[in-house]
Amino acid sequence: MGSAERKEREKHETREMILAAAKKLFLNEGFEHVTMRRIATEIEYSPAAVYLYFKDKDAIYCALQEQGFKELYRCQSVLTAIKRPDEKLRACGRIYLDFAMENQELYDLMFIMRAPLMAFESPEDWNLGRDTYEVLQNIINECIEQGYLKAPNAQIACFSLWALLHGVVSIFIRDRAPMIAKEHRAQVINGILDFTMTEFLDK
Amino acid sequence: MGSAERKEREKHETREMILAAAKKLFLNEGFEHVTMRRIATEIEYSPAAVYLYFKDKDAIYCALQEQGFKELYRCQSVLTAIKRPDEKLRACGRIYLDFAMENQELYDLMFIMRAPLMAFESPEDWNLGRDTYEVLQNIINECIEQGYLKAPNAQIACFSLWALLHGVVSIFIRDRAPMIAKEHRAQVINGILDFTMTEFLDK
Amino acid sequence: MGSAERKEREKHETREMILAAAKKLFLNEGFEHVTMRRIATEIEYSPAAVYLYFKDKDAIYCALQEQGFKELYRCQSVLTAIKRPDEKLRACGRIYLDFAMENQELYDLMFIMRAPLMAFESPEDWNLGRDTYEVLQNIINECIEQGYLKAPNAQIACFSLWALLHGVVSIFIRDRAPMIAKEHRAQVINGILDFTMTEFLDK
Amino acid sequence: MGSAERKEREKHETREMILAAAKKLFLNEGFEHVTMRRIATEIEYSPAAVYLYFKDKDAIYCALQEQGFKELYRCQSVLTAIKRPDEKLRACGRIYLDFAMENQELYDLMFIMRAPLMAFESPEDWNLGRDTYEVLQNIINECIEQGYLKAPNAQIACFSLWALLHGVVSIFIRDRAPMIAKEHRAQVINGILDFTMTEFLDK
DNA sequence: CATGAATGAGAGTTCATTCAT
DNA sequence: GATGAATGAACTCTCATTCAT
Repeated sequence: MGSAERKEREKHETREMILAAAKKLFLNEGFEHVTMRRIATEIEYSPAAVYLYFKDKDAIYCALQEQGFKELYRCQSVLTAIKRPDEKLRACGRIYLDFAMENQELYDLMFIMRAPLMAFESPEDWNLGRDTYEVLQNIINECIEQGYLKAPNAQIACFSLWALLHGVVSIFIRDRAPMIAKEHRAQVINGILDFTMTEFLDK
Repeated sequence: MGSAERKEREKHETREMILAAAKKLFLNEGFEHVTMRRIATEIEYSPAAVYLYFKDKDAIYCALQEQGFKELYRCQSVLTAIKRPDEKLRACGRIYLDFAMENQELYDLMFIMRAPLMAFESPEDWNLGRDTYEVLQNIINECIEQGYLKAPNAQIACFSLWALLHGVVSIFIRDRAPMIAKEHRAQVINGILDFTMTEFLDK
Repeated sequence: MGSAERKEREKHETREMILAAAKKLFLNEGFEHVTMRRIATEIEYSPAAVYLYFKDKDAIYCALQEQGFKELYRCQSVLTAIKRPDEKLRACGRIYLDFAMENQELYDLMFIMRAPLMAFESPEDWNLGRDTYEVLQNIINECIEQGYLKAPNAQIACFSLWALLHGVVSIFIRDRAPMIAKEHRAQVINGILDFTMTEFLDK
Repeated sequence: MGSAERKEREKHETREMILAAAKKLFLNEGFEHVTMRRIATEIEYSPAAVYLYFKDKDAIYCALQEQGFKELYRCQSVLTAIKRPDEKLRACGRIYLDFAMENQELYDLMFIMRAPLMAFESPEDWNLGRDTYEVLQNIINECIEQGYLKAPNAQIACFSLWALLHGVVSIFIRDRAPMIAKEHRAQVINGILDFTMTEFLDK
């Protein structure tokens, strides 16, 4: 019977619907202003129904976060094809910026939104995040080893670069750059990437 | 009438008291735990009294935001005493980082939080923010003019630097750096400032 | 100004209204089936208003319990006028039975209802209850000392008597004696008191 | 048809499983924590399945109540082996106390709880309860007839004794004796049984 | 017979806000 | 100007129960 299969699929689809609705609402109004009721209403279910798919509000948040980290990690996977560490570094920045600007809801959730503490409590929960961070760290290490980057401390260099990338996108996502019109954003981001790479990379 | 004046002054003082109380509570207990009632209790007024001085909760947010920008601008004023642009730039970064880490909830309100935003609706409201930004822009310009910094585009350079500073502090404020223990934060921040200045400034 | 006084009085009256409503509902439906909403509706207030007078549901329960113990203790105060311990003992039983049957709501709350744990957690909270219990214990002690009662253990004797009294009234209050018509209850209670005193007291 | 019979038997068995699960949960986790869902989970059925065997939650309560009375009656059956009425009376008390303390939630359901009560609406439903009560009444009658007990009214004597037994256990079950540590309960109960029998029985 | 999915009703509680005084 | 009292609207979450399959 394909019946069981179909049910399985439907169940999965409902879960996805909930996540999509939550994602949308979280972005528009922030985690704490989104209510379970509104998520339910959004998908035309009763509030209680949501609890059949997620233990509580935090669980929805966590699921979305996981989704986000997996997606980001997936985007980073193309980097393995690049050989030169300096090119790799630039591509890594590019990917990060693109991911953030194209998935603003998810990015906000992953890196900006005040999280339910639980989400970061256990170190295991951070594994996904760590993986994506290590991609950058490894590239930085390679750059240093192969003389593309002079830095007394690889970790500081890595954190600085991440901070810069995060700073750019979070300023835009949270609308703190009214001096830059929306239509110029892409251009500015390109400029920053160029400038940064020039400054950071030697030769 | 001196009486009218006195009343005016008293009114102003009460406003300031409310703001001071709100700021203190935000810092000590975090944003979501501050209610109108707690603000009122803090200053030993009734909740209703607060509404005589502020239209609603958002109005308090906005006033604090304004205060934050003024305070940051005030901090930046010591920069005029520094002559060499490169030293000025480093000091400017230092000031920004310190301000953010010492007034985390205020910084959050100014640059991260989504909540009120009303303050950003009219361009005039942005003047304060612009002023503080221009301090950085002017220093960057000086650096370029005097050869301390090579950058094809002064605005891009400025935005990049701001992004880096903002990135660092907002990662900490929103607790996205579990790999760095709280007691090492200051150290890391110093490292980043050193590294950044070395990379960005030529000679 | 009598205004402040009047307000004080009104506030007190509202508290009493809430307690009265809660008492009535608790009896009819049991603690766990009574909702704050229903209490509020009963007195034609909003649910939130109840919280201005009582911290939470448990606080209402505790206040009623306190009320009950105070009232019972007050009823017992007439016993001091009686000299002979055997007469005192009988009177004490009488008072207990009457109190229970005339204040069934309160009695239920004090001795039967599943209590919010908190109500009995701290030993201080039990002081009131202990006081009323000691009245019986003291009388029993006197009876033994003066030869009206032979019992190897005064505490066991006291607990037994209390158990009997409590047993009788709680069977009635929780309607477990369908074999005894309501109109015969008083009579049966009298019979039990007589019988018990005869059996327990020597000579 | 043997098939119909088998089905009947299976249906009965499932009913019993549900009751057993419910009883176990009541005892282990207390009344208010038992939900239809938990009962269903316990027997590895779906919540909906339970409704095929019981109209609603109350029906389960009632069935358990019935079971409780049957079980108590069964416990009392050993009494027929005892000849001397005074020994019989003491044994009857012992059995009652033990049953109550070993099946506290069941006893609660039978004699204290307000919840279902449906079971007491029709007089027929009381037959079971009456049977267990009559066991005690008959023993009391024998005691009186054979001179072990002097009582002007056998019914009053019986009710008094029941009240005492019920009083003791219900004080413990509903936690109203904080002056007696849990580990002393058994001892106190023994003391009460001794004391009571000494006082009530002549010779 | 049994279930997965869903829901309506409602629980206790909190908060920004108002208004008569 | 200030307040005590009050409220409406929400909040998250739970539970007994139902119904299409």
